[in-house]
Amino acid sequence: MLVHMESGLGLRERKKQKTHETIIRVALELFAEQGYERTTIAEIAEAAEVSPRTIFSYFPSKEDIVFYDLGELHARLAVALRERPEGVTALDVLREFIVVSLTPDRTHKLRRCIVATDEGLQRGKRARFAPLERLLVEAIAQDLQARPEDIRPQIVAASLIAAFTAIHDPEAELQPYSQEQALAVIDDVLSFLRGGLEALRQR
Amino acid sequence: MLVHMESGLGLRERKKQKTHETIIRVALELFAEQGYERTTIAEIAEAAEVSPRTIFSYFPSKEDIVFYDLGELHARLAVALRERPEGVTALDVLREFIVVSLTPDRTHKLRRCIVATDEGLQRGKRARFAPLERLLVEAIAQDLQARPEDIRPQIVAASLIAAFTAIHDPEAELQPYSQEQALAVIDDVLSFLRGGLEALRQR
DNA sequence: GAGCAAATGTGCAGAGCGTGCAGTTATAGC
DNA sequence: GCTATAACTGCACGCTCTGCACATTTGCTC
Repeated sequence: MLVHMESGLGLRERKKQKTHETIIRVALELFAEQGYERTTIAEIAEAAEVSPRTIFSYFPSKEDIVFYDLGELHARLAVALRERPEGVTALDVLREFIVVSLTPDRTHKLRRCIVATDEGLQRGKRARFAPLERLLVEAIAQDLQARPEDIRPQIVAASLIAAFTAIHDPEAELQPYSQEQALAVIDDVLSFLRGGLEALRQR
Repeated sequence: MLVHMESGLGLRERKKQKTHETIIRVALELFAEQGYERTTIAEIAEAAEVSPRTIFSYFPSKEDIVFYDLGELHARLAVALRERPEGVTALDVLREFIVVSLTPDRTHKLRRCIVATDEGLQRGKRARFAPLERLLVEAIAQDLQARPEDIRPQIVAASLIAAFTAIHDPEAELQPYSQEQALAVIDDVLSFLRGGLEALRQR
């Protein structure tokens, strides 16, 4: 048959993508409607018209349905950090990343509501930021030419993640930060970090 | 019968405490021997000479056996922060707390090894620090007289937790920080934070 | 000490997540 | 069409965790 669709993908691939999206869509809807815990894999499977077993061939776990795109985010950040030109710091890269990530998105809003109502998911989210933080630590360590026992990369990365989290995850969810506010926050944090680093340099 | 033991506790209480300790002890030993995931509740129950069902009346979940003392830590930190005298900052309190927590302890070492070998437990640990971080955020917000939208408490707390974690959880586990090194790290972080806060103040 | 109330331990049944495996169905390429 | 391969499915199972009813133990009073 060879590839003859405008999409450049065969039927098999397209079906797969569609199923993937369907599972995410119906799952998020169900989670939002009746709560994450109270929604079973069986229900999602039925709504998505696949077998329960199939869900687990698309997602390693129920939580992974909710955080379906974090893997990709991680990959993109890794690339952006790895390929940043000479002179561009990890902080610069992250700032740009945050700006881009502020684009509002219906699915992401839905997810935010879901996560906000479930303790376990909040844990999960936190845990899933750890790899991102590790990327940052590494990149910042390069920027600072830090030795392994140097604590600076870790506290800088932690501050950045905290700011990122605060922007995306204000306690009182429903009124997220505006783009402007978020940028102001980011720049505050960057000033803070520069001030802190400067203070350490002068010791 | 009234209380007539030197311990000030009746038989029932003492038995309970003993069972509690036994479960923790045998569980940690089994986890260390054969891995967390590969150890079942049934095995722990057998080794502790109780029924599997009883384990869950002592601990809400398998993970809670590993982190059996974090609840108490949280409570102690909450009290220390709440009752700190005028003029003593949250940072001071935490510094003292970290110093105390550096006391080496066989059980804690064992746990560190267990957690180091299990992905899920590392997530769990991270998640369980969130409440502590929240306590800190609140206390620091007081110290700084921060308004709700002020980001500073969150980044300061995140830095502190990062430092605390780094001290207790160096990537290459087995050679933990010495007391001196740890204190040096803490004081670096405190300098860093003061420098960062100063930088923000001057804007 | 006998006896009663409350706390504690236990067994059982079951829900739910997640996995391994084998069999069926659908697709791709010829 | 035909075959190799990928995807889907059903089934059995192990494990964590819960609810519930029942048995056992303990604390206390008389």
